[in-house]
Amino acid sequence: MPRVSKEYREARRDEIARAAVRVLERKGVRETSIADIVDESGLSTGAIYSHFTNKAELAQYIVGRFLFPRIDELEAGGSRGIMLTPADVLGRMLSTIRDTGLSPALVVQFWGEALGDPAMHAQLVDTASHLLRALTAALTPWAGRRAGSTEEVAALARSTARTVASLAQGYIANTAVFGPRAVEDYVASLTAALEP
Amino acid sequence: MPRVSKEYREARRDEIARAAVRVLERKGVRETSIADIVDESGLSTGAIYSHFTNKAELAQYIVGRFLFPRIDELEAGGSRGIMLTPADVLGRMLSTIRDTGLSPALVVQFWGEALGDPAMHAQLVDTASHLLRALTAALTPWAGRRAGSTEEVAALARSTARTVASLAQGYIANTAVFGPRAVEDYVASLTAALEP
DNA sequence: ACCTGAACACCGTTCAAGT
DNA sequence: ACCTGAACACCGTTCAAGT
Repeated sequence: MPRVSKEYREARRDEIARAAVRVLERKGVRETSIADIVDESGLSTGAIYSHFTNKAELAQYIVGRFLFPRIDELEAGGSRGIMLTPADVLGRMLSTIRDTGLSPALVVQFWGEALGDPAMHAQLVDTASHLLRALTAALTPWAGRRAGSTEEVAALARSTARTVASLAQGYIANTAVFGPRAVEDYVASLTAALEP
Repeated sequence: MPRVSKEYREARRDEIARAAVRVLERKGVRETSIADIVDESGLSTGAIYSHFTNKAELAQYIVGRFLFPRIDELEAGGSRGIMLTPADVLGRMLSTIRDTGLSPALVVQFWGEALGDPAMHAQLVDTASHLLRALTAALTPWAGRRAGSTEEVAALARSTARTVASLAQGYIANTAVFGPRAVEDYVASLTAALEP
């Protein structure tokens, strides 16, 4: 039975997560120790471990907390039948990720951590599936104009969703390594590079 | 003055690197300790540290050793004036990376590690610039048919090279998270998604 | 229930001593 | 010069004790 309210507990977790992000952006995932987060948050080691079972769960919480509410906004467009091209959906997805406030470098570091840890990997696949469903929904009106039967529309929307996810991941990984690039430049260059 | 030949030293570094890759593919970057590499290689801690200053330099050596010789093959095509489309160059680049034998998951983990460590980050930018130059050279014949002046050709080749690099990074990050996908599927879906 | 901080196990790196 | 392996510093996690 919780002695404090759910809201207090959630606020505490957020407080720790926000302190963690501040240090993570400054020092990177590998160089950030629990001691750093202890210093930044003003709490103790035990306090952090009473809210998160380990560092991986904290990382997972950060990604989920910042990303999930925004994924749903993406999905909403498609379900209202508004026609968005894959380029539109890509643009929205990249704005969504930018709005989390997490730098591309930090996002790529989280991918790396998650891929090296079985428990985190499962959580990543979960988040990714959620995202893929949202993209598929957003692309369904567009797919409806390209394909005939309901099955074809669904298949086209699903495979295009994966491609849009790839493009977003490519943009993030690329800007993390090579530095910033305007989204419009990226999309324009993509179109020019792939026309026959 | 080296007591052993350069070849012996290089062979020793390769032996350590190959043992390291075996463990890394099995356990991931984060879960792999120097002790694991010691066990796998049959050498001692000190022996490894007499060939690499630290874990980051070992990781850097692995990427460089597996990737560099193959980047040059990529570049060679363009300098012979053979016309390759961006899709062709992307296909070749992805085969090149597949031929290194490193799994997409391990590549993404290396990006994450490099992005969190200043010394490794510098090395990553170096490798990436090398790669970008090779892609630019390979794309110059194609750019020659699209643009007029020499400057325009150079600018188009350079910006398209960055885009092709993004597409390759997107493919790698995407297959690392969601599982394998045929390169032809990816390219076909890209083209369909981006045509007006 | 939540929190404190000392204690523990483990890991990357160093270094005196050997060949 | 290359190698050995014990020693050291540091970090994630646990846990007995406090409120």
